Amino acid sequence: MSTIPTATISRLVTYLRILTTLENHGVKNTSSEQLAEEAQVSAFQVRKDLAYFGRFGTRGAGYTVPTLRRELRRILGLNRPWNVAIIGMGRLGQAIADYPHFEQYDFSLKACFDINPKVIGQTISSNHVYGMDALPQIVKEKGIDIGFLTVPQASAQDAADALVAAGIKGILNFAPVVINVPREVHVEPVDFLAGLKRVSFYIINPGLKEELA
Amino acid sequence: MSTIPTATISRLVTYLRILTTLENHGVKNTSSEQLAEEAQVSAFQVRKDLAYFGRFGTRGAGYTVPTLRRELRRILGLNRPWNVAIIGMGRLGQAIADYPHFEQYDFSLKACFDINPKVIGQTISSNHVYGMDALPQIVKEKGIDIGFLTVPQASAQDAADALVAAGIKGILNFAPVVINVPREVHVEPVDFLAGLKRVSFYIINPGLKEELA
DNA sequence: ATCTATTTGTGAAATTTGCCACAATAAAAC
DNA sequence: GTTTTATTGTGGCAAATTTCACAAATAGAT
Repeated sequence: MSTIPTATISRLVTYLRILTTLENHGVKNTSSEQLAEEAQVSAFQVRKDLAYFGRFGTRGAGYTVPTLRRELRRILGLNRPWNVAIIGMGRLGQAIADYPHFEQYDFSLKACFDINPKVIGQTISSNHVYGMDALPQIVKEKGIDIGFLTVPQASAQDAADALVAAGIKGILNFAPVVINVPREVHVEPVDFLAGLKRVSFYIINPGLKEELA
Repeated sequence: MSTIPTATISRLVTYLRILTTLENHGVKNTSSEQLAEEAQVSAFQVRKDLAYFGRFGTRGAGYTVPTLRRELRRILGLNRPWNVAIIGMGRLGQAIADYPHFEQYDFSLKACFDINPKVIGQTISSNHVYGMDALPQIVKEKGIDIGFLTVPQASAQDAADALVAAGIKGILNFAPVVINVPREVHVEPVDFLAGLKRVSFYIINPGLKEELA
């Protein structure tokens, strides 16, 4: 269990989603083959990814959907509630605050923050907007674990510093910039402009996607 | 130049953003060292990434900011206009239609589509909303290259099939599901829920991030 | 014109990641 | 109870990716 590829973690998230869909459709059993097809990876890959964490199947019979789903939720830390806050209540921050599916995933939006005096004190989607100076206290009081960084590029590093100082453990970074944080804080970039530029590259370089089906 | 790692393409996008910021600040010259620091990778990595595409620096002196920026824009295909469409005018699709920075990046929003008869025919952020049956014709007429897939998970595969049939070349997939498309169409996932779940994993497994500074 | 200080570009080594074959084992069939 | 069939779990191998060391080359100083 020395070192687990980050790609494995991404795939586990995909497997979990597939299992949830299967369970919602009343499917009881599955196989590495089926998971592989849905996730568009090889069945070897599925089994290897799972093997990093233990043995979850029965040889000859495959996997039990609810069991494997429960195990994956445990592995990913999704069997507990997470408290999140949004930093930056511009267009994007507001859209995320409106997002209706948080609770279903055991993520609970606990607070919103902004730097603009005109926005501070307002209520957005039934959430009070605090100033950045309130961050340390609110993070502590409400037990906030994860921050959504939705500020403009130019303010992203400052806001990240404030989150770190307030004791946050993870950041979902929507700003199109690489932010610098201590090693114990995990940052996941969510950058659709970067994705768009990668699409551009692969359209003009069609040959660079691996050959053969 | 046989095969280029996908991670290299992601990093090129990052280098380009850094160069743009430097140029906006009037900086004329830079080095692999400086780019590496900003992108949080090694200087070796920067030079190796660039070497896949040619030689852009001067030994002993580093890189000229505007030159390298222009080259990266060319490599990524960003020196030409791209026409995009949004498929699915729910909350997310509307938020993206409102996004003000497209033109600045030479991406031009040309059309919006939805399946809901109540939405079809409306105008959202000065864009007419078409029905999905109009997709093939509008894609052809307006020369749309890239589709933003912002439909619910359950409709994502059908919408992707329609985009492919209409002759689109790339898809930015915001739906939390792996979609299946022919090899010549490139898909980039943009899935913040998946990112959020990865954050969850890394918070409960702090040891799994590489040791030492 | 020569020397020195830099910094790039790149082949090779080291590491990481993915792929595959097959042994292990459980369920089902007979 | 034995055989057959199916499918997992895993050790070893191959491929891809990153790291590194250093030669090549340029600008600037003397």
